[in-house]
Amino acid sequence: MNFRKPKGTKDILPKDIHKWHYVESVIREVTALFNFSEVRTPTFEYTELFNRGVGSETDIVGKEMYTFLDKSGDSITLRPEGTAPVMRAFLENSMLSDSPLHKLYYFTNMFRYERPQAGRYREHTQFGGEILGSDSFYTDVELILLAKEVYNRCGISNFKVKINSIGKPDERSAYIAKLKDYLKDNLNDLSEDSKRRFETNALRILDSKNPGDRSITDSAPKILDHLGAESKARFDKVINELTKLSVNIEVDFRLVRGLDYYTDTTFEFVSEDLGSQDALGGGGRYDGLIAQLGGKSCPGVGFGSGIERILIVAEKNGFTFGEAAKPLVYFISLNDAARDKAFELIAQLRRKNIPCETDLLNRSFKAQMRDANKLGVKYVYILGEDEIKKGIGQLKNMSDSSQTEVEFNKLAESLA
RNA sequence: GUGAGCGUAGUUCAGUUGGUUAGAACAUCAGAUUGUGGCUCUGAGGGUCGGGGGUUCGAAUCCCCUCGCUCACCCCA
Repeated sequence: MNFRKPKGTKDILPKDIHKWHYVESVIREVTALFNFSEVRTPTFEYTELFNRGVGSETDIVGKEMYTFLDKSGDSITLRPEGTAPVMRAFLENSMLSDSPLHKLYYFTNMFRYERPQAGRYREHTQFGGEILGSDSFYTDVELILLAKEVYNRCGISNFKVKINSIGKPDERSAYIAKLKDYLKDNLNDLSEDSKRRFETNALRILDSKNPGDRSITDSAPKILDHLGAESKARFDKVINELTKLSVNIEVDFRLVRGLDYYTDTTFEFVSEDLGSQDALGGGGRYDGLIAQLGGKSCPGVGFGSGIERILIVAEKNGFTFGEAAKPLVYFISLNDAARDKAFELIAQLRRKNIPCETDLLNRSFKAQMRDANKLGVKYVYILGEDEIKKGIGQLKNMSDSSQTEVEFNKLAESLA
């Protein structure tokens, strides 16, 4: 065993691929129901896009990006997240001049250099949605409903939506000042990580998992009490609407999220069936991002959701993802002439969309039967010396073992 | 980047206080008299015991180093 896959990557093998197909088809179905259009952007972008769009102080940009110089010396980065590339495409293609509102989704792989653990990979897959052009609170709600519908159709109902508002930038910086003022007195009792965060990003101290940090922040000032009237009213509308629609929400003052571009609403879908990385997906508003990337001011909201994590939770729930595709008929040939005829008949059936298989290893009758049984085909069509002579094959039903003679040219209709 | 746990056939695991050719189950393949699957029975193939070094007459077993995997921190999907 000389070659190994790179750390944090995975092979998706044939026995599991139907699960991926299933989830992907659910996503295509649900996004169509919500009238979202797919956008596909390059696997890599110029590094500067993420520095500017995601924020150079974030962990994603600061230490998790796959960045390299290409042969011309340009700095290239494998996309670590979905929103910045979509915004870039949105601006570069002047989409706003086609229409004042865009509802976009993506389904693609992401790359982050991290230590792998349960539900966390260096290459993972996300689907995400973005609504651009409207600051209506209904857009926040619509995205949450979109994700919820996808989860539900994948057999996942045991999750909750943590939700919070981090307000407008000026409200947030005023709040951070108050928070730091409160934490100043407890600075020595905070964890090392949080002491560092106190300088770099004090808001992040709120979502520390350290029990000591949490007991200190339990009684810290809450951002929801420091929002302006407009932000507060907006947040209340989102909460009311979600409650009215029976979404299982939980207001969580600790939910600040790690990306710099968020404003107002932030949310996260969490499941107890995941390990320590308990988020199925997350997102929020980013009303300032487009302007920050050089466009004219345009409101936006988006979320991303991990496909691998959907799969983990769905499987823990015993969800079956439908059935793996399998052939309807297995052709068994007992000599070379039969084999030749089988190939001809198979070609005809496949043209009529009937999935067929046959033995390609020149195996014995018994071995071919075993193979057919293992594949789980419904029928076996047996061709031997007599059958070739008469133009009639033996069609055997594998579930009840009944067997009837079917002429070569009647085979397609008896399988229909 | 930090910490902990674990590495024996394809898979899940046994392997006695260090002692001969390292085992089982499942999986794979092949047989069980004429051209018929599942169940059963029989047999076969498959292992640098993660790798390297050391201790010893002798190491899967003890020691050191190293690599890999897993989980957790960090962070996030």
